[in-house]
Amino acid sequence: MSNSEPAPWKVPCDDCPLRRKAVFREFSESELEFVKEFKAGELNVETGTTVLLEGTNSAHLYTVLSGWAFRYKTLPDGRRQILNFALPGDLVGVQGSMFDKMEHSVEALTDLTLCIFPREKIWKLFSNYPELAFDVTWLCAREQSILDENLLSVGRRTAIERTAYLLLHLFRRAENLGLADGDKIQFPFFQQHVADTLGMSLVHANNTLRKLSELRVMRWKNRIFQILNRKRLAEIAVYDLNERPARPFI
Amino acid sequence: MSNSEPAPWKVPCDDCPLRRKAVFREFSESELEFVKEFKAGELNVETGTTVLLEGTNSAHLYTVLSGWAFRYKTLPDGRRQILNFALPGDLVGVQGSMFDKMEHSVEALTDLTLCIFPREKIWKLFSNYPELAFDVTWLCAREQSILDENLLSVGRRTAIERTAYLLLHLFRRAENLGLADGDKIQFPFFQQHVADTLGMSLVHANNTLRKLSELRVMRWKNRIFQILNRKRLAEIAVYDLNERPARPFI
DNA sequence: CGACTTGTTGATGTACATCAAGGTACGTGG
DNA sequence: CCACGTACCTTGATGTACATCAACAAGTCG
Repeated sequence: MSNSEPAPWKVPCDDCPLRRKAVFREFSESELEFVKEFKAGELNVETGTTVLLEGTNSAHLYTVLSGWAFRYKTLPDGRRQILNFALPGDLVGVQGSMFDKMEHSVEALTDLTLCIFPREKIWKLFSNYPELAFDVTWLCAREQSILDENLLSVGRRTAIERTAYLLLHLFRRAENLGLADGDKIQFPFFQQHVADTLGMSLVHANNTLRKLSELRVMRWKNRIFQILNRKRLAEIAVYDLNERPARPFI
Repeated sequence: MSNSEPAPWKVPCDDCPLRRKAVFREFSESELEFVKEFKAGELNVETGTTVLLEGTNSAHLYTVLSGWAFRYKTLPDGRRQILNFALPGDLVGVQGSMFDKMEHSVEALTDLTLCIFPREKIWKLFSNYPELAFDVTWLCAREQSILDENLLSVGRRTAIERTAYLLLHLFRRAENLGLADGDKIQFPFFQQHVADTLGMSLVHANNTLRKLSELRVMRWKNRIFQILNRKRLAEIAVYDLNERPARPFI
């Protein structure tokens, strides 16, 4: 199933593509040295690969270097709930390095490059690099606040509100990372993923997306998503556009 | 609104009631010393008080010493989603000490005693007490895994499944803290809270609870909740009773 | 070229929300 | 002690937002 290959070489941290992004904070020299040592290698997986599996115990903690993934849980009869998406700069597998087993799975939405941090070095990070430890905690708190919003959506927003919210949320996250091209972006997921994120059926997700198209607030065709009226989309989503665009990591 | 009074005295950490519980880990002498210094005092609030308010920025981080509270978000038109409950040993306000403003509110379900940790000392905790920093992160990851389950419930479980899940989940958390009396416990919340946690209407929550009573898996009358058939309740909830009962904090 | 994946649409049923009315328990002031 | 208000629970009637089932269309790929 897992079609992973060991990378023939690894990007030196000095040249990490993430460091060039404006949204990430600067590292000190010594932090950079440590991160280099901390990094055990890279993992390249292709679209559809299950990177982490619920119920297993994971040997590593990862940072997404490039590509999209999603975290999800399933019930025994197959019902699936997508919990959140992971974009470049996001940590994946924190739970696995704190608990004895994973309580969710992670699947690649695109070809994915992950930076591998061995879990046994986590302790060294906490004891020697408090700023990095703080960053880990900070990212954990940010994940939590995204989950809070998602729970509010699924529990209390109507179908059209939550769909608008999700699209806007994902667009903004990607936009912050420089992945958008003006008001357009390539979304690597399908309507089924939207349905499974928002707790609704595929058919209903399809109808709701059509409504948003008919309102001329967005277009989504052949994987290209375009925002036509961001303000109106935010109103439909009951979403405050002034909210902090959370600072991502490394 | 906030009917808080400064405590006339504060529990010395050596005698902290939480330390006597079996589920919490042992502190080293030096950790204990630091925690004593870290603690700025206690906050006593009565039932119904809003401890933290969405949109404001909180000066402190709290640990629940005794009582129950809940975290929630609201939409402008008043729809409310309860995100999670806080019991003794849980941290409250971590987000507030990492971001510039709170993204959720917290309300007391009972009279509540909170231990106050000034947010400016957070940094000192990370730089000098890596084990405590690790504990904070651990708690954050645990909160996340509870939210994950909750999102799965609201998104993909049926009304009766999620209701059974919630009751069982809360019973087990309280039981781990020694708050249960055999198969009975006093729940400090109402049907409206169940509805707002599970993303359903009060009327439907009421019907669903009645169904669970009729199935003779539980009783809930006058605030006293009793599990009659835990195994059956877990089956209805699609819940694995063997799951790790998460180790709480201090 | 068929086989497969993704999107689209209509018909039908049901799980849920909303509205409305009452019931029970408990407290408070006269 | 009773009359009254308030908080919480309960039940029925009605409507709707959703799921499920089913079929087909359009694009992609070996």
